Amino acid sequence: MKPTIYDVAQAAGVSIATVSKVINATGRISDKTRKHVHSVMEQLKYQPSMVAAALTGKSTYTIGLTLPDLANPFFAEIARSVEDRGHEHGFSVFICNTDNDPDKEVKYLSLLSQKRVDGIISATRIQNDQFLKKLIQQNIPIALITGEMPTLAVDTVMVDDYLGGFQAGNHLVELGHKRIAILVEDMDNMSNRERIRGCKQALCQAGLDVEERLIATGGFSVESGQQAMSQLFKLEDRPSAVFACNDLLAIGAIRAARVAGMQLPSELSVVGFDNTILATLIDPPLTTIAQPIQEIGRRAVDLLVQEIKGEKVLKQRVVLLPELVLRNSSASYSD
Amino acid sequence: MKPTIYDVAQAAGVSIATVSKVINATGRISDKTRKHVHSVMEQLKYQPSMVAAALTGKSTYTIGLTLPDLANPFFAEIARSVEDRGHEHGFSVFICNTDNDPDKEVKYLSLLSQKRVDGIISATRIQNDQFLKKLIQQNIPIALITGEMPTLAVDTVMVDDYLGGFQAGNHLVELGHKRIAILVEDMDNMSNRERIRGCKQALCQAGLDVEERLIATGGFSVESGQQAMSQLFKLEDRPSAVFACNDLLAIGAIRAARVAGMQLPSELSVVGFDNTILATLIDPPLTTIAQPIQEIGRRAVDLLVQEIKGEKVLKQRVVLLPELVLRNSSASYSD
DNA sequence: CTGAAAGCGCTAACAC
DNA sequence: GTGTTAGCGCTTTCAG
Repeated sequence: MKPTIYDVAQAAGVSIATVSKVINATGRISDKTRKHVHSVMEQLKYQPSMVAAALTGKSTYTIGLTLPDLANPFFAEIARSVEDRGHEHGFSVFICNTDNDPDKEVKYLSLLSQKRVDGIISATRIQNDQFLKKLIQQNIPIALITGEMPTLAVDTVMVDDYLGGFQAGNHLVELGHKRIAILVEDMDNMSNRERIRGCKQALCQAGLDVEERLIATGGFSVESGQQAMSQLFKLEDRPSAVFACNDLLAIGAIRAARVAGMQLPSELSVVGFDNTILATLIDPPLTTIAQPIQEIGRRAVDLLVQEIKGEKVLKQRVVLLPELVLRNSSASYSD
Repeated sequence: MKPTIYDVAQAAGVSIATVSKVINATGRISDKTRKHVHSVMEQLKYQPSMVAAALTGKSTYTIGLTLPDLANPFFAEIARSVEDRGHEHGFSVFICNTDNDPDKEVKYLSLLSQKRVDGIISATRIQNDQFLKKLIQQNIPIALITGEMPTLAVDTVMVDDYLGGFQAGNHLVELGHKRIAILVEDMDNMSNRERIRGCKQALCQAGLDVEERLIATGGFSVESGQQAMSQLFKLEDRPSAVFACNDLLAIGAIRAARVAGMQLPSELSVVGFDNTILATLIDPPLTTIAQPIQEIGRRAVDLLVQEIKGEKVLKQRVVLLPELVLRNSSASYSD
């Protein structure tokens, strides 16, 4: 059995209260006993039980992170940054792959609640009122990453999707494109709708009219992007550029173009969104709208931890600005 | 405050023992009281505290997963499969990014121990005796993924690196290559050494001699692969093929070839290792040695859970076999 | 079938 | 400075 505080107390010839005090550096303990107790703990390889401590009212120093799929590089990078920052604050993080399945989300929530996590960061893209409301009801600190809930007062860190979409559209317009397609993951999703709205706005300002036919729905995969794009190529009047709402879709578009025997970027310009590692790896390197992934994770954790520690009452929505990253998948065009 | 078992007992007009029994479906409880208690729990939105339960001797249903870097797609996929399988068994997983830093590893270990995780899966590639020994001393179930420790009796799930290396080398040999380079991440690492040994063996069998000059050390990044490969291109007698010990390095090699103005795969064949999602995304699609990532995570969790539940005493080393996945980055060659 | 009571390992007053 | 003691929320004998 693991040694307990009693074992340490006995071996050190002091009371458990004293041991507890030296563990937590609380109360007043003479230097001598402190050192002595420390050495005994060392000797016994004593590891204070955080679960017992948590039961006493301390927090568990654990947060939950729900996301659709860790195998998706975007979310993996989010997870990495959340874990990093969490660890800096002394928090461990539970990961939960929800696959955007509302049932799984609810189950994870319940589980996290039973494990008494101190807070939850949700990076799911789904609009799940039920999920969130439960959370809020339980009065457990929560922070949203990626996509706000306009009707809920909850800490949120997000990127300005509208601006990102605008930057993408504007970039394409400036390059001289007239027929610009859009590949979207899922219109149920507010972030995506905003990205599209932004993009459309850029086209409008340029006097281009947006044809709904040029907006295709894919998903969060390369395959779906490829398929959607190849459909678009069947139109009599092919688009010369496409804005894809995530890098995966953008890669699919590139692949569809290749399959159709087109040259990139001369015959098709593509702009992605997210700026995951994939954007740099692909050929041609992908022009994309960069989300400040590190910063998103970091800020979300900071917000959450502040709330956990009760240092903050004001909920807030932090909107970070995206940036256009120029690479080689987009080029000027004239016809 | 969250409702406790007492609240439920009181509201239901029974004792806490009874409530406990219906929660855990233990002992004998009349149908009537069971249903009644359930409805009360519902009413109160009661969530049993797993931390209190854990204190009583039950396990925490939590495992820790240490890995170098979640942002690396290979480890992200590992993490995804571990979490999936863990969740199926009812376990939550703590992620720990160690960056292969021995200090961080030791600290995480201590933390996990204090949080009383039921077991640990380590996917770090470093040979850290200290780390593992501590773990074993503490008698906490552990399973290794990715790289065995020959001198330690610990559950391990790994791929046959030697065979993988052989498959890669053999493939290249069969394509007619004579000058085959190797890009390795790090020679301190047993897995990598085995991959190289396997590859060399294939070359030897074909009567080719392996020039040490053609073996270059990179790291776990595209940049390092690119750099290492471009060094190799400076040789008077360029290699016509390269085996890279991971997909990231392979992508670096591809990029270096592009920068050097070479055609792929006609002027350079490249074979990777891992078969991460990247292999399918890159252009040309990467021929690579596939690790059964899903299966590795799954088996490791199964082993660990068995040990946690005390259903197993025999430690074992499971060696899964890699497979050559043919894509378009390798082609036959003759000079 | 159901309940009383003794812990699990630790913290936090409150005494001494 | 240090020790005593009463919980934290739950599980688990052991009676009834």
